[in-house]
Amino acid sequence: MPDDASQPVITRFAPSPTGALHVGGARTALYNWAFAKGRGGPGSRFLLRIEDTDRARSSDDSTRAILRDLRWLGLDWDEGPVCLDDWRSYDASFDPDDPANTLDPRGVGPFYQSKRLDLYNEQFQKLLDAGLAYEDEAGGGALRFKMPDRDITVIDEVLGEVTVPAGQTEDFVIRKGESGGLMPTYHFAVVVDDALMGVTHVIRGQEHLSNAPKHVALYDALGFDKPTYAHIPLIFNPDGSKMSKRVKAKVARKAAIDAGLNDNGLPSAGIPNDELRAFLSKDNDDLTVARAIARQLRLALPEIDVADFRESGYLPTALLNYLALLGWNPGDDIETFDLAFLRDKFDLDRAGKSNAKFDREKLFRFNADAIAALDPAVFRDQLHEHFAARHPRFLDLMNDNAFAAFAEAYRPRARTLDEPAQLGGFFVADDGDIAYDNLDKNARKALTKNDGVGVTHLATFRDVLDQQCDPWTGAKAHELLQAYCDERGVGMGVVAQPIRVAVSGSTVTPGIDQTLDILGRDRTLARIDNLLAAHT
RNA sequence: GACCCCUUCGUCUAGUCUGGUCCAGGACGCCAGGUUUUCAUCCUGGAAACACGGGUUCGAAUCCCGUAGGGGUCGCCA
Repeated sequence: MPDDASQPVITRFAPSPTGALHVGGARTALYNWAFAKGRGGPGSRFLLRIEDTDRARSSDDSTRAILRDLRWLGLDWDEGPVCLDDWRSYDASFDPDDPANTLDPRGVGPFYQSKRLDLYNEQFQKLLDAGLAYEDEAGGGALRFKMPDRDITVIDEVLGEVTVPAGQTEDFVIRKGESGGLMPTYHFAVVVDDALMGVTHVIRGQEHLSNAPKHVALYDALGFDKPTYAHIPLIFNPDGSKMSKRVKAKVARKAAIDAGLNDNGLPSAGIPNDELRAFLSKDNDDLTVARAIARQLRLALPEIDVADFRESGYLPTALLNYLALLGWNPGDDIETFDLAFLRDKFDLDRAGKSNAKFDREKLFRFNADAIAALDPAVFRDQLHEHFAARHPRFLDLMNDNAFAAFAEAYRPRARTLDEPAQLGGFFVADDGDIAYDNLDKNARKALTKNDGVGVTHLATFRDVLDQQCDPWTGAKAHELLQAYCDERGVGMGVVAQPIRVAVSGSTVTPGIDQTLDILGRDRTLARIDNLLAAHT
């Protein structure tokens, strides 16, 4: 924490562009963002640095995806690759190599480590001159740092002082051979960059705690001021396993084996049999294969990366809200909040120390609440965008009014932007595809109880709808239903439930008025006729 | 294996620094009831935890020691 609120706080998020932005990384970025924005005085900044010293595994695609996902979440940064307004702008046309795509008001860039070699060389030379680094016997230009023979204490804002005994940390590589030349290793580059960029607080995952003594020793050897550290707990799956891409592979593999998907490959997805076999026999965790299997089996892979959650229909505000609570809380019973609240309240002294398990059910609740709280028009537009990408059939079959009614029907019911597609699949089914011969218990009961009076009413009410519901609106249909039931002294459910069964094949639908509104006259009557025909 | 970190309901956590107000509070989930023409929403209620063992103290979830369990690091990955 800054000693007084007028001190600038400079934090950073420094991902390696070797894959997508993971939820754990997103939370780290979030805390760093909030701490700099909320706790720092004038001159504070949150910066983004791309740690691409692993030339073989780094890619521009990953860089773009990480920037895109950070922006989708609503995080912005003061220095680094340019921070664009619209997350969608980080597409293939975005060139990380273009100097114009840089945000560097203080002139502390570049923000890609692969472009900072001169800076590192200067520091290597300092160590060499001081006799604190030496070349490896194996040669090739690799350099090792000579660990000092003393206890090293890391001052950590959440864990306290952590001391590692002398001799416990071995000399380590600070310059490595890479395709295309020599590169600093992570340990060296992170120290040099944080120092040169003036980073005051390093908030990062606890997996780095054991590395911190190396970094502290480097700061001392290089003569730089050390930052304040804050190592935050890790996030795991509910079963305690790591939240890695491996779990996606695991789920896909199991499903494929259960489905007997092993002899034909997945030619339609361009996956030859030997690749499928290799994947199934755990030779690799190739995500391309995992995704192909998921598509083939219509299987949902577990969400791990921020992009996964976006594609599954989570709102950024809900994801962020949930993530913020994994390892931090405001100290009162407030659990629902936005970025501005987090920025104002976040502090390191309320950060937790123990690892957390990612609870899908709780995230569902945050997301469902966030969706329900959305303005109807906003939700409709978001659902429209999601469906355009994932479920275009709904847009093909529904006009704007029907889609708006559909969105409003599911706004209080959906936990994700994707769920209306499952829950409301019957709206876009072919009329003939509603399976009346395979009804669940409740649906059967609605048709058969009291000697099938429900079906009798349905037959009668069908004609009422046909003759009197003009123009066709859900409200009008509902009014007619109400009058019909009142006249005969029967409960609404007696007639409404058979209608639900007729139009959807189940008793679970939005309100009758909304349902008939969305479905429209022709399809409603056709489905009722189909049920009547099937039931006699 | 060595070193380091952690340990409150199934899960996320408040409370621990400044021992008594805690027979431990909130949230998700679960169970029961109510509202609703179904579902969802919403409302009410309920079950559910201080890892274990010693010690200090009039008094310990809170302080000390030990044990157990979990996690991390020990890469020319980051």
